[in-house]
Amino acid sequence: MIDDSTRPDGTNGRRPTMADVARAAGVSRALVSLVFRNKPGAGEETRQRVLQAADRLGYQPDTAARMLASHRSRTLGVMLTVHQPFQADLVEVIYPEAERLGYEVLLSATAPSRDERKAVEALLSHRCEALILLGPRAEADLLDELGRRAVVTAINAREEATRIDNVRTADEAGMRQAVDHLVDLGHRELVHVDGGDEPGSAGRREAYLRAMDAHGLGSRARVLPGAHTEQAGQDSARRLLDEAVLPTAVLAGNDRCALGLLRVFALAGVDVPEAISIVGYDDSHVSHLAPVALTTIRQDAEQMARHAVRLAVERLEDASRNPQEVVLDPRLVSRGSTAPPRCALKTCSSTQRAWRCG
Amino acid sequence: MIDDSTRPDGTNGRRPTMADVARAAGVSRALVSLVFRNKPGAGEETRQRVLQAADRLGYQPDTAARMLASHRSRTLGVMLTVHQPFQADLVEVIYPEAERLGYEVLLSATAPSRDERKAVEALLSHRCEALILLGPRAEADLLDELGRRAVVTAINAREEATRIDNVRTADEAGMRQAVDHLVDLGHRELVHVDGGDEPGSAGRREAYLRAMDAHGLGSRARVLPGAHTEQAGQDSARRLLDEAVLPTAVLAGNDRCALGLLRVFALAGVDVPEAISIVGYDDSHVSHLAPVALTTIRQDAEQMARHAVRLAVERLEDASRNPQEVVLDPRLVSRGSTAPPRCALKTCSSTQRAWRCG
DNA sequence: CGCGCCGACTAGCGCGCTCTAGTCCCGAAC
DNA sequence: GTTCGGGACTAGAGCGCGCTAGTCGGCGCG
Repeated sequence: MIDDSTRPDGTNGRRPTMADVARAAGVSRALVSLVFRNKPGAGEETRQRVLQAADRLGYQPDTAARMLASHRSRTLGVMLTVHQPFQADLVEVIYPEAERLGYEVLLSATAPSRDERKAVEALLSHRCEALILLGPRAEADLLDELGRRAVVTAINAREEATRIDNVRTADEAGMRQAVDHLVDLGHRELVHVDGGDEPGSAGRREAYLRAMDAHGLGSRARVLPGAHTEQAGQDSARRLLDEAVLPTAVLAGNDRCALGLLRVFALAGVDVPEAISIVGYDDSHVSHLAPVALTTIRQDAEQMARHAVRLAVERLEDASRNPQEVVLDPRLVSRGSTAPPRCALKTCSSTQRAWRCG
Repeated sequence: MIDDSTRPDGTNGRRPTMADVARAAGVSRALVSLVFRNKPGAGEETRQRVLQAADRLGYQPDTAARMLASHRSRTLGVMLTVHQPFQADLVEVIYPEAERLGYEVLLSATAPSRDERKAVEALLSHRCEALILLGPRAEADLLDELGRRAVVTAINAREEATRIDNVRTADEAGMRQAVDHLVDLGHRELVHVDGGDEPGSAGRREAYLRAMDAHGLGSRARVLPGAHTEQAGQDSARRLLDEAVLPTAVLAGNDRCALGLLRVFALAGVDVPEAISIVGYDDSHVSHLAPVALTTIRQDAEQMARHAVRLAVERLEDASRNPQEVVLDPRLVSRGSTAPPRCALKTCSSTQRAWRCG
């Protein structure tokens, strides 16, 4: 493909191979292999000669051939959704962590035209030894089946399978903290915009209901169907605005959803947090972007990613280890989008006001 | 790694190979190969038998071995930055487009701990035939050198190299449209927060200066050093707020930067667009998130991604084709963040007001 | 001196596939 | 009947490596 037809080293435009390096350094292929794998058995002087020759030729080991011959790829496959900022946070930690343990990372994204199955098959056909799935939506039995074919770790899976490792945040605790925080501030009308069938949202939804119950607010609990997107947040906010009475606080399914809520309320002139409090979930990068800094439940991306890589590698290197679960504690990060409730004057009739502010 | 030691098909826990399928179907390996490559030369009945056997065994061709033997990987390597939403938009188009042309896609992300060289080497060692670089920051000579080793296409490169294909938006035209739009609205004090050394920002900066000149506003042109992040936008906004007089409009280096500006102005009670107009760049997904819908310069992600894949594949399949450049026209999308200038009452002294509103 | 040992190095097989150069058989053409 | 052609299928080399089982030479030791 490139026109280097006359090279002094005999690699006629070909990508140089170990044999070329061996010839140039005056040693055998096996020696070159040793040197490149950093294995003992090569003299220091020879080692240097090999490395220099390789450098001169621009030699680079061929991953495909290496995988084929070694029966190991030392590669972790990561399935992600390109548009989820929280997952981007995770990826940024997975790379160095994998490298530290001597593993490569291959990314495979899901997209509207590319479902999870496709993304996963791509990783497997590239001989990834372990898969790390970020927020997989697949059902438990599918995950289990996958778990039979490879070492699999899921971060925040929608459903928890038993044959794979799971890393997740204790959503019950997180939601509980959020509800406690708002109730402590004096809120009573707390609506939850859930994440539909997205990973984690079922747990958060139930935790919300339980937390409301625990505060004796079970009958006032209300869940609006949503999703983990800005659009869902905007839609929910519009629905709320269409109603006669606004709740005093909204718990969003994730930060992106919270941002959508925030935006529509801002446009409608509903002040956050004066008129309505909003809590997000994730503490992803976007949570700093809101016009009002977002109060949110922080999931520790760094810890989650670290654990996921560790679990995968451990299971790779000790086949007898069973899948396990790591549950991390979330933490409420109180920023500017929550405050004690006040009457939403414009939208409250006086009787309602009496009732609500009573 | 999995305990299927007693399988009836003889693949003792091993991943099944072509030989296993061949044995099960009672044909030769070569035949199985033909069938899986959809090549003529196999009878319809045999073909079905092979496919069934493969299905039964759970056979899946091994990409590594395939690459090794075929000398072709039919794989495009994409280098990206996980945190840039515009790049996520691109990736979502690259996948289906590559698939349509019969190519696979491998993603490799840059991150704080992982520079462009590392990301690219990973792709090359996986035998990617062509690289598509999203917003590479590498300098021209590095890109050219890379262009000698593989077929390379860059989208919005910081510097344009001649040995690689380039796809970019006509930043001159885009910036010109933005400046024209604001000047038409009546603005005279337009500040540009640039993208520092990030891809595309040099062009946008120069285009801004030229456009200001063209309107006879050259002496009022002012560039604030920035970056393509929300943080940079926030910092610049604070700098502007510290000064006695606010400009009437700010052109941000990209949407994320614009979001940062928007946020700080909102917090400071500076109304957008009443007190100050803001224009973004990219029209990425985030541009819909601002409390005020963002006026921005739309880069057509879909077209850019399509062109990039097309160029790469064309050059792969016709080695004589020289690198070329595709420049797409951007389009101003006027939303809510721009309006005719009014006096920023709180921040204008009356004399300044007279001067600025005159 | 002979033996064993160890470090440095090599020969060559095999990983799972592709691909070239075949073989074999059946039917049509002469 | 023979030849030819072509469709269906196979044998076997080789892709670039890793790895096992060696060889070779030097050195310490009895």
